[in-house]
Amino acid sequence: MAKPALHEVPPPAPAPVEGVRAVDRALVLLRAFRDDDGPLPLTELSRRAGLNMTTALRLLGTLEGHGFIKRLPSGGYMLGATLLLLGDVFKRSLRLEHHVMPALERLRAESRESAAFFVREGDQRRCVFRLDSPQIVRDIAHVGEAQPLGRGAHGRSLVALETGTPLPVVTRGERLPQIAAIACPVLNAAGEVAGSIGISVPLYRFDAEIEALCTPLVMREAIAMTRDLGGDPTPLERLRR
Amino acid sequence: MAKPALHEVPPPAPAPVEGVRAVDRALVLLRAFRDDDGPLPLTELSRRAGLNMTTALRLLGTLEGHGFIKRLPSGGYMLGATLLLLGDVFKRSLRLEHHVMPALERLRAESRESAAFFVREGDQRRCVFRLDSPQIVRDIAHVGEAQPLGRGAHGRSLVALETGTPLPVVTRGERLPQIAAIACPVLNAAGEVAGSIGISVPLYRFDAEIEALCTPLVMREAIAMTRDLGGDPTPLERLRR
DNA sequence: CAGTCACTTCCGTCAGATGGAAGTCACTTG
DNA sequence: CAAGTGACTTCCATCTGACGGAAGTGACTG
Repeated sequence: MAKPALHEVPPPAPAPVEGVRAVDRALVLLRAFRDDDGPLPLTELSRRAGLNMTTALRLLGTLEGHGFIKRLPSGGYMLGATLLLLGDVFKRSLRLEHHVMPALERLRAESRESAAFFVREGDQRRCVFRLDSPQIVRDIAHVGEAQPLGRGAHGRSLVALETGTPLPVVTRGERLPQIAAIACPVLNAAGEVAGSIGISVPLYRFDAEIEALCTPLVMREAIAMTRDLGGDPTPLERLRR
Repeated sequence: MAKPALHEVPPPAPAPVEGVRAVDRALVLLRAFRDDDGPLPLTELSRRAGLNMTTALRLLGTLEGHGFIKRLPSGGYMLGATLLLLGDVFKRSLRLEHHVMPALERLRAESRESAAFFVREGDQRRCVFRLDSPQIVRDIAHVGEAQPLGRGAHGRSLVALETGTPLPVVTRGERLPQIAAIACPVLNAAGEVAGSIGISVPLYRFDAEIEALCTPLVMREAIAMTRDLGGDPTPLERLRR
């Protein structure tokens, strides 16, 4: 007899990870929370994590004890505030926030478009800081998301020094069909690529005028942040288009 | 022979929690990361968590597999990017961000002081959103931190409807000796207190002028956000000082 | 070159994680 | 209103897999 499959979300890949089983399962439970789904009932959570309800209940109890999970009086489970705290500790451990946020604020204020900062992570890149455009039509992206290297403006920008790509990198609908973006790497005191800063614009309003406005803004902030971090912006100047 | 006690941080309360042991210990390992200490070596981590090194190593391996821990090539462990992701999912699950951040931006821009938003959590309150003052001298506070109810401007503001405290709440050096703050609750569509919004100012520059400037700003944003959330601001107006 | 320290691997033992079964409670259906 | 359903919880006997001591590796120091 076929399974009913009443719920929309399919049993999302029980995680290919190995290790201490109980911990493994607890982490799968945490990662079962996606996007902005509200409180989840035990049944749904154990289904998503592929766990026996008894086991899920026990693990959730432990997670709750540390504030990783919040149990609502009305029933249902949500992520807990400890994650807010640790997410913030993580950000601060990058020791970039102090330089990045003011730069993103300037970019957004002067361009009226969304500004973001990515760091490289192995063969991926991850959005670590982001400010949304003040305009009503804007692209949607979330802090913490990982994306491929080499594709998209930030993806190219993070490897621009290796590939000799002219800076700033400008893409139109490359990774996402309806988005254009401008990005430039930022160097640290060791001359390494600390990250990539840039602006993204819905493609329909990315004309010559907005490009002419944003290109120097992105370069300016990349060079300024490189200096702030004690780095030498010469390699960026050298690749300037 | 007395232990050398080479490290500054004392074995920080091995956590009074109970539950599935392996999970319990893994979570203690995560919470062993404090503030902005950089990469921690295995020895230090197992010491802080009160774990056998073998056990800590095994648990860290599992945590790494899910991106909760990042192991640096140069040795040492850091928090991982999954925490960034889940911290953000947590924020979005409150379904407040969209209304809170623009309000905080207006408050900061018009007052040139730090703005923050707190939510109630049982008999505590927690800072969920915050924007730092653009000025050089400012108070330091971190998103995610929990503080007592009933003390401090936000602590009083969150219970103002129960206690009949005039709004906005203004405190000078109440919870922190060198900080003044102004706060007002925000109501949701159910008439419940959704949180508290406000401004904090170093006490030395909190004079009559800045108070006269900030008080109406805080009230204006609390009332506007209450309306945004579909709530009725009448109870706030009624308590207006 | 011996000594120390940080980290890792191995493996026998047994604490404790697991999940089936049964109980509770709130709703729905006939 | 009784029987049925489904979400959640408790209990407990079984046996898996987490644990940590011991030994190994490799880098650095005096």
